[in-house]
Amino acid sequence: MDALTINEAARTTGWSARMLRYVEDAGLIEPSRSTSGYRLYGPAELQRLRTLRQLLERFDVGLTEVGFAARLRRDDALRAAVDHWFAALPRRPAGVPADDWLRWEQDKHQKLLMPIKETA
Amino acid sequence: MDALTINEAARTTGWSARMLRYVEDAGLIEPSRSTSGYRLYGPAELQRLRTLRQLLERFDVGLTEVGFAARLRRDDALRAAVDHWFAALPRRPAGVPADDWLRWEQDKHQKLLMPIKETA
DNA sequence: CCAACCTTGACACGCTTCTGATAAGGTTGT
DNA sequence: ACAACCTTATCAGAAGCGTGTCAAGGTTGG
Repeated sequence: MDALTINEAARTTGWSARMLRYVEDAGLIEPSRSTSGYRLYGPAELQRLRTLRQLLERFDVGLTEVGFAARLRRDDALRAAVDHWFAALPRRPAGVPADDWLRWEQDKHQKLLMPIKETA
Repeated sequence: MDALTINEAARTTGWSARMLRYVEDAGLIEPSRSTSGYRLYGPAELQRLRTLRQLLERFDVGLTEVGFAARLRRDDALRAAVDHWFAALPRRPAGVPADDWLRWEQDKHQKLLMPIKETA
């Protein structure tokens, strides 16, 4: 027995079958499929399901938030934009006069945000 | 005029005053306060508010999700746990026999998840 | 002192997330 | 062939997000 079907996986991970499909929709854990379309959960998937539960419970986060973290890893433009937004601390670098600060910051963000680069 | 009150800030950023308080609750932009408690938005905050709007719209993300990104930056334990969860790809490292894989992974996660370290 | 602002707290409403349940139909093993 | 499983799709309800609005009260500047 090397891979479990959805209800078996549900029993051994503490999720419900319904939620396993939902977790899959959220893009977090996508089990392989048998030729007839049955989901097949291997040891790695099972383990990830268990630790995902711990993660959600311990830190009180939702699937959407972990899904967002996943998106941050896949979408370079998004990650760059978010990184940049956080990097722009409310403190202007020495050498930039106050009057120019706003325009300077705006240009910087504009450059990053404008290109509508579709990240497949 | 170096800092704006909440309604002035709302007018120049496109947010509503209500939403500025909400954004603050989400832990994203915390303006300084006057001695009597009025919120004071300086140029940097105003700029961050504007770019935050662009970020949300361009990538269709919610405040909670950016709030989660903020939390990821502040809470070391959370970030480590999330990083670790994503790093555990469904592929076992060479040299670990299949039978030990589950336990190995479990221990690894357990170590990371167990310590209830309060991150102020 | 009075208008015009600010504060926090709360109610409300529409939309999404999370979760279970149920239905209609395909697969599997004995 | 039949029970027991799987699939997708849908309804439904509790909880949370995003937003406006209102209430009761403090601050500010003529």
